[in-house]
Amino acid sequence: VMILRSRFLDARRKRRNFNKQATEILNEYFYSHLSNPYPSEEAKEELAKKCSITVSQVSNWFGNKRIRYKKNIGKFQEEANMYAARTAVTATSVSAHGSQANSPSTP
Amino acid sequence: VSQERERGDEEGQQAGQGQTFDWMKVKRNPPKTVKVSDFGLAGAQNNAMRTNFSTRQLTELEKEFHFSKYLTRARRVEIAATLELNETQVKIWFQNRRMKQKKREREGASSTTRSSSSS
DNA sequence: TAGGCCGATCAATCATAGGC
DNA sequence: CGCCTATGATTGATCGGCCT
Repeated sequence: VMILRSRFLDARRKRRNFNKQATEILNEYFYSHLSNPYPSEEAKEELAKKCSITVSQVSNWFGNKRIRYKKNIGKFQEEANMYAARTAVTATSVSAHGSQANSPSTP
Repeated sequence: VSQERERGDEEGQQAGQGQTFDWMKVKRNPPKTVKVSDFGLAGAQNNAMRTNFSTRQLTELEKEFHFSKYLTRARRVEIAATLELNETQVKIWFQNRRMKQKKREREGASSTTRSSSSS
């Protein structure tokens, strides 16, 4: 398919990578909530403000991150350990049943 | 507000470090775009992948959307037939289109609040 | 009970940025 | 400079919840 990708419209896709600090903040949230990396609307707004990006961009970032993370967990293990060490906030919002046995993860 | 419920079975597994949480196991059902197989028949609904709408279809849909943000049953049938799409696809397209517009409004609206530049 | 809509998300893909 | 991977954005379609 030649794909008339005449998506000139996609010119908007002139994306720009986020600042290193923004990525740092996003990753910190992601890995500190790895058990449930689904920030609430309020959390997204807060992250957006801290990162100086829009809420949609925060949503996109988490969407991409979640999908890519589970697609290849091993590839992120290193990164995961790095952030896990920096922040150890086991945020468990919705935990009804008990069984949240954290593993020491520090052999 | 968390959602995503795992209908799975399995019990929780803790693989030491890289724990596997439910969200990592979430799998979506493959699309059902009822693709009448070449042969006919028989309940062969095959798979269905993400349909790629042609420029013509998108143009028509946009035109219709501009005319009315919501579809009536009649119009949906009409459009689906004209564009050779399923009613469901037309319905979903409108739904996504409405969300898209809402999103765009939300971002372009507050542009007035420039304000303070903290720098 | 069945169908439509919303809001969020998924999942695949596009197109570019960045590293070598 | 081309090639390849990382990454932000787009979008058809799914999921669960709510409403009629």
